[in-house]
Amino acid sequence: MTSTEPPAESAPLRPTRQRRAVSEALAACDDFRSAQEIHELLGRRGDPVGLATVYRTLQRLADAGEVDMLRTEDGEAVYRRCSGSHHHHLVCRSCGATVEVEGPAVERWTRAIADRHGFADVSHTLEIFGTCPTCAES
Amino acid sequence: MTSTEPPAESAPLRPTRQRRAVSEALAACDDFRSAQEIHELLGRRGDPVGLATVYRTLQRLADAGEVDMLRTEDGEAVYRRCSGSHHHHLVCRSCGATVEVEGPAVERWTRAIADRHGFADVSHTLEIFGTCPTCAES
DNA sequence: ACACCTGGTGAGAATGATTTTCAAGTCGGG
DNA sequence: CCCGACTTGAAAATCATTCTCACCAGGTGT
Ligand SMILES: [Mn+2]
Ligand SMILES: [Mn+2]
Ligand SMILES: [Zn+2]
Ligand SMILES: [Zn+2]
Repeated sequence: MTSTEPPAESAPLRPTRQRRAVSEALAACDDFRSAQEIHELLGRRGDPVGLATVYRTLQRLADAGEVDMLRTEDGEAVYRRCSGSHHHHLVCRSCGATVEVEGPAVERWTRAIADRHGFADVSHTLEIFGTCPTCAES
Repeated sequence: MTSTEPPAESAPLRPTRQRRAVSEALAACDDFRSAQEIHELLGRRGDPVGLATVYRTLQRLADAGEVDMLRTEDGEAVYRRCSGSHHHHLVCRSCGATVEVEGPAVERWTRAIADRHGFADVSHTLEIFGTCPTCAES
């Protein structure tokens, strides 16, 4: 090859039973779920998908921006189908209930801070954890 | 025991060579380091400390608020000696260079959001990742 | 200095999440 | 159909972090 490279052709992505299954499982729940949970859930409902495939699919969906991924306080990655626009989450530490929140001011602030220090290719993580009103009444 | 409990006596914490070593190693570098890195570093300079001990010590320091802990984008926990007041970080994804940043407005905002949704016992994580000016000039 | 109790250590095994392997299965265009 | 490119998934491999547990050391009372 000399220079015949199509600008990073993003493979069309085939529609398979597995990918559909993961997407649907995700669409079905409202809060963050780990790859393991999705895998087990699918298995239980007789639509088994290999664990490796669940991980692969979840990651692609995340890269494609179709789902949000965040790490719980103990480092486990969890995914959730979310609205398209950029936002963050208020998550209940005990039941996982999630509220999407937006903060234009915060976005501006992080960008400003990064600029001020000459950092490029910036990204940020911002999550709020707490105990939801339901779980509060012990 | 009936009610003779001194409000959770926090054990005095013994000053051992190991604990000192970890603290010093941490004091010596300016950016975030993982437990593994600290462990290897100490080993290389002939002041070996068991990996398990490094993990234990780092966690205690973090609990005691003496060091900050955050998770890199791929989920690894890294520690750094920091100033006492609450703040966040602007971290270089490639070299680890760190800048401490404060944002009173952000703190207020997260508290307000949590209140609005009735969440209690709230905490938050906020980190900014990017490529520092030095690493930028590839 | 001495015995003793308790916290601290660390080598190695155990966990657990995520990744890699790679042989076998599936898709879709020609 | 037919082939090559994309997918799968069971099992093995990675890797960070935790646990076990026999052994060691700091602090305390004598
Ligand atoms: Mn944001
Ligand atoms: Mn803060
Ligand atoms: Zn809850
Ligand atoms: Zn850098």
